Amino acid sequence: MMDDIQKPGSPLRTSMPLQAGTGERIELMLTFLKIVEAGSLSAAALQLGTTQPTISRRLQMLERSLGLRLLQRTTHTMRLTQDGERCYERAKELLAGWARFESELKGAREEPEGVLRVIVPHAFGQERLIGPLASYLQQHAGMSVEWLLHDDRAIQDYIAAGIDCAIQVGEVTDPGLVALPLAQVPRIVVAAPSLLDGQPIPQDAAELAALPWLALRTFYRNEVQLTHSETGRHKRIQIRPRFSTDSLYALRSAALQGVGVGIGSRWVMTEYLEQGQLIQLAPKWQAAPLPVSLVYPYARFYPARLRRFIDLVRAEAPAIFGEQ
Amino acid sequence: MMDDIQKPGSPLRTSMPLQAGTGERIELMLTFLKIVEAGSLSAAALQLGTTQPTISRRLQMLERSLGLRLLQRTTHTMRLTQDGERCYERAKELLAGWARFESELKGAREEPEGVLRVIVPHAFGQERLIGPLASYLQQHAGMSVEWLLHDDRAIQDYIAAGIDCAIQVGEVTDPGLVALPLAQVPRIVVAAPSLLDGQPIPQDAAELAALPWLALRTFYRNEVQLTHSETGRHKRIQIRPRFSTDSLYALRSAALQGVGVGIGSRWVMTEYLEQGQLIQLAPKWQAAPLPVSLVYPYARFYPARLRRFIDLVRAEAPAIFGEQ
DNA sequence: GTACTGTCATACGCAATACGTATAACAGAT
DNA sequence: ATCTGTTATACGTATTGCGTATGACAGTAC
Repeated sequence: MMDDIQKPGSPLRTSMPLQAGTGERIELMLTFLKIVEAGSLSAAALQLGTTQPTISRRLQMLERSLGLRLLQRTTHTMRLTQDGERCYERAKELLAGWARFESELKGAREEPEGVLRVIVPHAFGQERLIGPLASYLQQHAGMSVEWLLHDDRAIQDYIAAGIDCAIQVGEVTDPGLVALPLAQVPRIVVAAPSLLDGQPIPQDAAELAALPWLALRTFYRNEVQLTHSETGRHKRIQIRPRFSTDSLYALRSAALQGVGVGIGSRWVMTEYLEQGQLIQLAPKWQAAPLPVSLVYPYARFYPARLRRFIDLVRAEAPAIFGEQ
Repeated sequence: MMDDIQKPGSPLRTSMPLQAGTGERIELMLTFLKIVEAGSLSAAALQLGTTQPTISRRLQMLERSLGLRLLQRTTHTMRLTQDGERCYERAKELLAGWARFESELKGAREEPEGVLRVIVPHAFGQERLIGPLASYLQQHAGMSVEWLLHDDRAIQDYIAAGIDCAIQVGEVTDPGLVALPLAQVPRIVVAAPSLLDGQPIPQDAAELAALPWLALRTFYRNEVQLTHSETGRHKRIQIRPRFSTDSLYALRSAALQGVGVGIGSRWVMTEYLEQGQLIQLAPKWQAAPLPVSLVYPYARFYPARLRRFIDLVRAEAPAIFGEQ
């Protein structure tokens, strides 16, 4: 069996097959300890909830693997050999270390510690998601967070670089990712009053084509699609942007300066609409709302640090995104 | 699978089946270390002399057993997670300890150390086997020997009490023992000249019956059997011993004192025969030679300390027992 | 653009392992 | 003598873990 490990023509094999007949060494050793402490093979079997033949075989497996006689046994009695005594003491230490190792690593699932790395769009990362972030850090003293603000969409590369998760605005199409929907963010068409130069506010989508435009390149570039909120009619408008950016805030600033018409999330525009610095154009026409998702790579297991963050953001999403 | 461990009606099971699907944890861990050090699953497979799918599965097994993601991997790249880094460092220490443990215990096979316990009859233990014993101690500085002289034959009890081996004179019938024949020790009938009181030396076995006898109870008590060295005829003689002992030396002493006729190993009598203090009676008639064996309990594995002793005694037996 | 090479994951067939049940042998107590 | 407790081993069965084959993905060269 072990003699067959090295097949002709193959490289020298240095790893042992899992089914090498040596059994699961840790479990064999634990069995040996229990035998010694219970005082007999039968008693050990009872305490371990298995059968005496199993225990007998395991002991033999261990002895064979170590090449030692650990217990001298007759049908009547059992007695530790000298080698058995030495093995017992060493095994106790070693298995204690092993138990610590496993509980520490498995414990790492339960109480998060380490660094959580999150990518967030500027629009949410500057203010609105700081609330849940603060809660998370409060609840998990052992955690620290790398909070990375980016507006591009190549999240796949960031995941490979150790990013745990991201907030993504827009559709998630990568099959390797899990997307947890958090919100649908409404968008409106806005411009500064000065851009209209005293003319009436356009009410129809067709009137918008003649105006200068700003592009939020992540979501629209040369064309915008609007839907009538009552009739459901669609309207597609070709635009030539005078200004293009991937930052929602920059778009808003350009609009405030009267550079052009822009489409952006309603919540970003609200206070300027109220102050009259911006006007909503064609108020019956709206761009499709943007989905906001918490995304992370598909995997079978997630460390505690990520699971806790996910749970928190999901719980607080309605409060963050609810009123637009 | 793991959910089936606790059968209805059986005691709570606290040991894990060897085929629990967690694999051989030590080997899994070693595989993980090799993956990290080789830099990829394929490279590790090559170095370990196995295949990439095997390595992939093993890594998954380990991750499942620990409940952690250790390596973030795509079809293109592989990267240690934080948990993976922690696991790597801890696993290195733990596996080093394990390797030391195994080599120490297995090493116990190779260079004997500890105590060898031997039972020897007085006849051999006082002088003749001291030679090999001295050689043994010389060759193995780490050994000490308990050299126990006993003449009874209940060796089975001594084995259970930690005795490694014994020199046994006479037939070995216990099936639990291994008997290595060392010699056949010739025996002769002797008496002191004073016992004959000037009468001629008996030449025939039948003449011996009228004489007073000594019994070496281990080998004869109330009856002796003699064989004619030329004709091969057997003769059985009923005796009533005036003196009975289990010590060959005591028998010799009593014979020297003229107490009676005794049968004993020729080599013990030789110098007194030469000095005329003892006479061989019925020189054509002899008792059956006694087999001398090195006996030890049947087992699959023998510690180095015993194996080395066995090898030594066997090698030196012709010199010890050759000239009788 | 295609072809090639390297990466990891998974399905499949098969050999080997380890289990519990049943049985035998031995030893001590009554 | 019988009974009870001990350990070892044979047998049938379910499960594991292997290598081979394949698929998907990614990077490089032409």
